[in-house]
Amino acid sequence: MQIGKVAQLTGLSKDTIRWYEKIGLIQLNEKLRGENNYRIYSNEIVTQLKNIKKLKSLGFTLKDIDWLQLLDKHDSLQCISVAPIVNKRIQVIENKITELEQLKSRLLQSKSLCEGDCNAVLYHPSILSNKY
Amino acid sequence: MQIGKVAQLTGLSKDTIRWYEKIGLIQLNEKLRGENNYRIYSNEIVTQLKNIKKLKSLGFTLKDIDWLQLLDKHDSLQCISVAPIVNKRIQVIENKITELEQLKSRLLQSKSLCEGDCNAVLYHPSILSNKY
DNA sequence: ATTGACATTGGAGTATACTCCAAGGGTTAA
DNA sequence: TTAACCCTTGGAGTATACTCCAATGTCAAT
Repeated sequence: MQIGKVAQLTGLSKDTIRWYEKIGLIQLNEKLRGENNYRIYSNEIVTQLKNIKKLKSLGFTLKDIDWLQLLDKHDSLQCISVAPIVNKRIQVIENKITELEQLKSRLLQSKSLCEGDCNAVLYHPSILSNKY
Repeated sequence: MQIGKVAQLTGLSKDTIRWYEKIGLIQLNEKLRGENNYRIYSNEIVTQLKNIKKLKSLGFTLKDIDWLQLLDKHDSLQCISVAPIVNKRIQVIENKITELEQLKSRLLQSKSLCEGDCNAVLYHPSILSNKY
């Protein structure tokens, strides 16, 4: 599969995909370049990229994600006390979940306040709407 | 309360707090500057800043957060159909929660694979560990 | 009155994560 | 074989969100 197809399947730009390769977030077998020097992608890489995209939207940095990916190929880990680190990560994730639940309730409440005959619109003249 | 105290209470830097004010993410009553021109902060602002910090860690941009804050002061909203927008936001949040749950299971699984006599350590020579 | 710790501003610099060229080559279909 | 569309690289530029600094002012204690 060529990069264009991967971009289409993942919703990431070609540049982003090449960027992730450059910084080592994904690895392509160099031998797997065709005669024409085009990158060749597997379905696994597509899955991986989709996963990276999700994690990004959850507020993880690429560095975090790189770390998290490691746990998936745990055969490459040497065992000397990952457990505490993983526990910390799990704690972070549980906190995120809790906070999202709270945010959701707040949104549901806001919604209920505006329902009925009142279909609210946003009037929002924030500096953030434009450039700063 | 002065900015130093707020920084201490929220874990944000003074620069960050001033930055948020500059871009309009938080508002300080200009009249509330002391004779000395020092900013004066209320407990409400501290709460707001803590909230902003949480939302950031959940992957929301400052622009998103600005938007979300609007729902809290819904009296400033004019009603003409916010509901669909809020629904979309709720959907996004629910997806995030689902994904975090999945991530958590994966971490728990990784952990269980490394438990017992094997206390894993990380050997991780990634480019991402350093600068690129 | 001096010292040290706090605050102010404006502006420059940085980290992260892309994003967009330009210049070139490969592939497919008319 | 020419067009249209794919890919390559390197390097410059951009958006977001800070972060640091210098020059300066304020305040509280010794």
